[in-house]
Amino acid sequence: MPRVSGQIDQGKSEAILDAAADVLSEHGLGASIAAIASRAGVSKQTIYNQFGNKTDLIHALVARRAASITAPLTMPGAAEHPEETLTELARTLIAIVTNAKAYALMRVTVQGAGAMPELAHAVFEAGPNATRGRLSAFLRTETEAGRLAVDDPSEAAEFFAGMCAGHRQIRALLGLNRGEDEAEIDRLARSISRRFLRAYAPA
Amino acid sequence: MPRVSGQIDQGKSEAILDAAADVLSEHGLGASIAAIASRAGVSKQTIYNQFGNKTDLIHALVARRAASITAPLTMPGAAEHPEETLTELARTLIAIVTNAKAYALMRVTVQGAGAMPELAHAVFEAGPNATRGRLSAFLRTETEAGRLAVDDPSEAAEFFAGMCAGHRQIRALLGLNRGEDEAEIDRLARSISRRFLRAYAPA
DNA sequence: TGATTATTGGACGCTTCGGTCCAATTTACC
DNA sequence: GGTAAATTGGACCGAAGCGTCCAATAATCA
Repeated sequence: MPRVSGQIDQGKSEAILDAAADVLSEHGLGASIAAIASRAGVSKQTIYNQFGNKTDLIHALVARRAASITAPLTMPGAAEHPEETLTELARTLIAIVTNAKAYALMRVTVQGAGAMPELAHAVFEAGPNATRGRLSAFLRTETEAGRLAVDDPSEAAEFFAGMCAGHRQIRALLGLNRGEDEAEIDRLARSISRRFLRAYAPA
Repeated sequence: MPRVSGQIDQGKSEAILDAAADVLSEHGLGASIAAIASRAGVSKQTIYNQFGNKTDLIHALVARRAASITAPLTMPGAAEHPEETLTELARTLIAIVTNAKAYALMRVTVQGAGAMPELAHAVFEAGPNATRGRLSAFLRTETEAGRLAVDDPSEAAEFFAGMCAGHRQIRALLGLNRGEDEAEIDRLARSISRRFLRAYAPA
C-alpha cells in the first residue's frame, strides 16, 4: 500500500519502530525480526525493505527515539533564585530514569554495547553527557552571579545528576522499577535541590 | 581426572567460572558454552556435568562472584569525625563502579534481567541495596551523636551513592569507561565527602 | 591390578534466527 | 483501466547454539 510512487510507507515505518521498541524491551536484543514484524502487523520483508537489516533497525530506533527522550531536558532559563530551576530539572531527570519506556531503550543499548559500540557512544553523548554540559553551564553562570559557589561545575553537575539517578537507574536497567508516584518524585526533587544548594552555597 | 571419588573436580569448577566471566564480559550473554569450555580448557560435557545448563551456570557465576565484589563494602567503624569514614567509603564505591571486571558481571545481569528476574533482584539486594542499608545506619548513628543532621538516612545514603556513581555507572555499562587513575579517584572521593557533609551539617 | 568414575572430543538432533527469494496481491498514480 | 510500485506470506538456506549421547581415555581408590 504505497502512498507515494517510489516512496516508502512512512506510517508503516513508524509502526515498525513502535513494535520494535515494545518487543525489544520485552525480550531484549535477542528478539526476532519475525516477532517485531508480527507485532507491527507487517510482513518481515517490509522491515528489510525499509531498514536493511537488524543492526540498522536498532540504530534507526534509538536515533529517532533518543531525540524524543532528550527533548524535555533543555535547561530552563535562569530564575532569580536557582532553587526553582534546579527542582524543575531534578523532576525531569527523575521522571526520565523512572520512565519504563525510555529506559527500555537504554537497556537495549547496554545489551548491544559490545556489538555496536558507536551506538553506545552516541547515546551517552546525546543523553547523560549533554545534560551535564547544560547543567554545568547553568551552574557556572549562577556562580558568576554570586548565587552559588561552584568550583568545578562539571563535577557538580555530575553529582546532581547522580543524586537524581540514585538507585533508580540500576533498578530500571535490572527491570526492578516500581512505578514511582508523582508526589514522591516532587518531594524527592525538592530534597535534592535543597541539599545541593546547601552543599554549594556561597560562603 | 577426578580428585575425589564420586566428587566433582573443584579446580576445574573454578576454572570454568573464571572462563565464563571472561567470555561473558566480552561477548555478552550470547556467548556460547563451547567458547567458555574452550577458554577453560575443558570439555563442553564437563560444564554440563557440573552446572546442568547455561542458566544455572550464570546463576552460579554471579552468586559466587557477587560475594567477592561486595566484600570490601563493609562499612568502616565510625571514626571520631565522619569525613574520613565517608571519604573511604566513597573511594570504595567509585573503585567498584570503575572496576571493569566487577561491572562486566553487572552487565551480564542487566542483559539477563528479562530471562532471569530473580537473579537481577538478588544482585540488586546484595549490591546497591545492601550498601544503602549499611550507610544509612551509619548516618543515623552519626546524627544521633550530633555530628550530622540527616533527616532521612535512606534517602541521604542514596544521594551519596549516586554522587559516587555519577555517570561512571552508565558509562561502565555502555562499555565506555576510560581507566580512572588512583589520584583522580582520591580527589573525587574527598570532594564528595566534603560536599555531602556540607549538605547535612548540623545547624 | 582391577573397578569405578569423571573427562574428553566429537558427532548428532533440534530449534531459532537472520536474511533472501519469489509469485500473488494490493495500492496508488496517470 | 492500466501500470508501476510496494506489500504480503510463505518457503527456503545457512549458520549457530543448546543440550544429548557415546565410546575411548585417564585418574583415583581399594
